[in-house]
Amino acid sequence: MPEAKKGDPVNVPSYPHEVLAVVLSVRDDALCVLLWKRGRSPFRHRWALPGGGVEPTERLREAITGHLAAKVDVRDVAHLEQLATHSAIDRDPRARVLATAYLGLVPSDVRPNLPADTAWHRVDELPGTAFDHHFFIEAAVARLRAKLSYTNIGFALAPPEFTIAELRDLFSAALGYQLGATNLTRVLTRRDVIVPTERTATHGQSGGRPATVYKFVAHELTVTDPFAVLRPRR
Amino acid sequence: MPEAKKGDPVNVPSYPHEVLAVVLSVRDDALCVLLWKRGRSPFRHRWALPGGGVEPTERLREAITGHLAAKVDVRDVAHLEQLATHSAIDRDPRARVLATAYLGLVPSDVRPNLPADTAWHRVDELPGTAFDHHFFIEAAVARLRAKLSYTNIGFALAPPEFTIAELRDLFSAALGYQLGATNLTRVLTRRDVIVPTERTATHGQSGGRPATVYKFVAHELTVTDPFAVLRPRR
DNA sequence: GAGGTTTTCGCCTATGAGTCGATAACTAGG
DNA sequence: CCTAGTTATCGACTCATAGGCGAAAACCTC
Repeated sequence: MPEAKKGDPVNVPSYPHEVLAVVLSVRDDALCVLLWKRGRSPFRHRWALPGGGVEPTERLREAITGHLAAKVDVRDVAHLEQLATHSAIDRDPRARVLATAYLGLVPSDVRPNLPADTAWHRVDELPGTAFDHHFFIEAAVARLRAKLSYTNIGFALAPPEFTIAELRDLFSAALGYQLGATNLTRVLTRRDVIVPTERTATHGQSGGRPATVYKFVAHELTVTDPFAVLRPRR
Repeated sequence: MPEAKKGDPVNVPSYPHEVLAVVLSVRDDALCVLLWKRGRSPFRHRWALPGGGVEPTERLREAITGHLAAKVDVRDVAHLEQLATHSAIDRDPRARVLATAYLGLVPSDVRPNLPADTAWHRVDELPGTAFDHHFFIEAAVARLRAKLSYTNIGFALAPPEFTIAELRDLFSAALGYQLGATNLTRVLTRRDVIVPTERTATHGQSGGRPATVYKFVAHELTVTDPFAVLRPRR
């Protein structure tokens, strides 16, 4: 029997496949998602996630990176991870299109020049969205909020350097509820997620003691190990 | 401008798309994955995940359920969730095929009649696998182990009723390390994941006090809420 | 230098994980 | 029937980490 080679039939059906990105960022003390107003039917004038097709030479991640380049500078996206693949038959009224969505995060200090049809929308005041995009957005927000608890994913939302007050506001906006600065500092420093620098800052303040400037230790995703509750017996 | 309708062009490239399942279960006190031995090139005689194509009328979940029916009884799969979609250009040497994998769990008491080319393999002694299937398996095992900590996902690995000793062995096998019965009981009962029944059992025992029979409260996935470390300020 | 403002630190509490030994509840053998 | 052996279960303890609050520190402006 001959060895299989390139060009041999694979015998599984093909479908159009698109990639989408749920790009989240904190703007004006609120968690926001980057949306794009469709100019054409279907869902004309409805807000949609950025995305598009996958070229034969691209992997999914490369494809979504390419599509995002038209909206935000690619270097602005500090974190990108796959979310889910949707396959409902009629999610696109024209034809069956499978969609794989990614979660992207942009630090709060970067202010990309957005095209005219593109804007940030608060996730707690979402407009009606095209297709099944709101499902992806909900999943992305849930994923981000969960990971803020047990990973260092905050690095992708925060500026390179920040004060604790700024970080508290950032996390509060992202999580959707207020939290205390004392505990936030303690939890994140004990886990070696953030470290103080030598410097202090006075920007947002009207008098008062200058705040220590902190930074994230790592800029790649790391999981805080013992979020495992059932530990080995010693 | 006319409204878009069925049959209008969508203008994104198509690719063959397959679904795969990483079916995990505890067999003989070890976490195992269901694999079948390929009879044809490519990767002839290598072990592979069950799966196949997606029919035009099927969603991904339905497709993998259908493919699994040939290997294990569908009712045996107590939990099924999407894992990830892989898109490496040459993951199949014949042509570009996208693959979406699911994590499936089978309770330890069900013993499906497996076809001749199909068998359970301990995840800690995996044979070489076909394609990129080992990546999916690693991801599945990591996901299961994480979720054992902060969800009730154990219901999908356990028999309908069990003693604490049996559950301890089950969890120990799934997690890959020993844990204590006392603490396991307390954690799971406090979270209302398991409850004692009225009955007691003596099966595996050689004398001694009969063990209380427990059962899982729910058979759908629920997340133990405050696995969130950063809580709202009160 | 005094008063106002904001950060930061130390000490307290609360909660849930994890350990260990004592006791309960059975079986089997004399 | 009593005793030794075996296993499950419970209660009391330790430990790690989250969370809160007020006092002190460290700046500003007047």
